[in-house]
Amino acid sequence: MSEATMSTRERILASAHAALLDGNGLAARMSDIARLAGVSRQALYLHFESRSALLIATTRYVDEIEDVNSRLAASRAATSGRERLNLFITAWGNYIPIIHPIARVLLAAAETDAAAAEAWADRTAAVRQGCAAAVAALARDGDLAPDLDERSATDQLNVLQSYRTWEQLRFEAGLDQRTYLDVIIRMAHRVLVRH
Amino acid sequence: MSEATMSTRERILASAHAALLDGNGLAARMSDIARLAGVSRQALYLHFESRSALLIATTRYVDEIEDVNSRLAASRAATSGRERLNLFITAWGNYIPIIHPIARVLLAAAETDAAAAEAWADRTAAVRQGCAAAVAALARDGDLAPDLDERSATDQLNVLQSYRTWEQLRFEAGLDQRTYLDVIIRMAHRVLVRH
DNA sequence: GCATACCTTTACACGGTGTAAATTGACTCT
DNA sequence: AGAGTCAATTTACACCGTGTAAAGGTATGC
Repeated sequence: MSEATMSTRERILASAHAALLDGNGLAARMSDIARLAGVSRQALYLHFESRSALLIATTRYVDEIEDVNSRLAASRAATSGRERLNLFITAWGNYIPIIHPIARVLLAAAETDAAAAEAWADRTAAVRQGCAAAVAALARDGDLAPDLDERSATDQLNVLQSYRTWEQLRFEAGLDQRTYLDVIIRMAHRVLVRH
Repeated sequence: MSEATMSTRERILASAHAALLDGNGLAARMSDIARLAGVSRQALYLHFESRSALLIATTRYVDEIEDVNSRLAASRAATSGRERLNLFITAWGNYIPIIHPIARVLLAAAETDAAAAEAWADRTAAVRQGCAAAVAALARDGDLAPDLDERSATDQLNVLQSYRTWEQLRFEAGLDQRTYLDVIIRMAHRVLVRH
C-alpha cells in the first residue's frame, strides 16, 4: 500500500507509529504526527477524538500489521504443556519489542487518561489469558509444581512475561533479546514446573 | 517536630509527601503542594530548582524519616545465605509500599526529565547492590543454582524485587501484601537456590 | 450547478511549569 | 536607631502542548 493510496486515517496511524518508533519516542506530539502524515494538526482531531484515542488506535493498527494473533496461535498447536510454555514465552517475548515503543507512551497516557488505562488493561488481560492457557496445559500434563494452584501460577508467569520485566532486563540489566528469552524461559520453568 | 518549628523547606517536603500519598496521587501539582505547606507557589522555587528536584528531594526525605537503611541493615546480620535472601526480600518488599506513591510520580517525571531519570537509576542501583549481596551470600554457602553465575542471578532477583513487579502483583493481580511476599520468596527460592 | 465530504487556516482557551521584578517584614549588626 | 540582608509575597508573564471553534477551499458525485 503506497503513501498515495492510503486513506488519510491510515496515513495518520502509520505516521503515529513512525513517530513513536523514532528517536527517543519523545517526538510524538500531535503536531509531529500531523507533519509526518502530511496533514494539518486539526485533521487528526477529525479522525480521532484525542491523543489517547489515537494512541489506542495505533496499538490496534500495529497489532494488525504485525499479526499478533497468528504469532501467538503457534503456541496453541503445541502438544505438551512444557512445549506450549516455551512457545508462548517465545512468541510473546518476541512481540514485546515490536509494541514496546507504542505501549510505553500509551502506558504513560494511562496515568492520567481513563480510556488509555482501560485500553491497557484490555491488552494485559489478553496476555494473562495466554498465560492461563499455558498453565492449564502444564497442569493437564501433571507438570505444574504441586504447591501451586493455577491462578497463582498464572500470576507468576504473567509477571515474568510482563512488558515491565522485559524493559528492566533489556535496558536496565542490558541483556540482549536472545538472552532475555533464555532467562525468562529458565525462570518460568523453575517457578512453574514440577521437579 | 511541630508544624511551627519546621523550617519552610521541611514543611514543603512534608507537604509534597502528603500530596503524593493523598488521593490518586494526581493532586501533586506545585500549587497543591504550596497550598498544603501554607506557602506561595513561588516559594517552592526558592528551595527547589524544579518540580523534578522537589520530587527527588522528597524521596530522600521519606527514605530518611522511614529509615530505609536500618530496615535493610537487618538482612545483613543473617547467618545463612537462604536466611539473608528471605530477610532482604521481606525488608525491601515492605518498604516498597512506603515509597510507592512517590516513586510512581518520580518515575513518570523520569520519562521526560533527565535528572529524575538519574535519581531513579541511583535508587535502582542501590537495590541491585542488595540483590547482589544476597546472591553472593547464597553462592558462598554453595546454595546458588549451579547453572547460574552471580551476575545473572542478581538480574533475576532484581526483577522479582522490582517496584514494577510489586505494582503488578498488588494491583493487577490483586494480591495482598502478605501474599505478595510469600509469592516473591517462593519464586526467588525456586529461581536461585540449588535443589 | 449544487451539495457533500474532507481538509485547511487561523485563532483562541486552558492547565501546568517556570521566570522575573518589585515589595514587605523580620532579624541582625554596629 | 538605621542599614543591610534574608526569606517570602504578590503580580505578571512566557512557553508548551492539548483541545475547541469557525470560516474558507476543493474535489467528487448527482
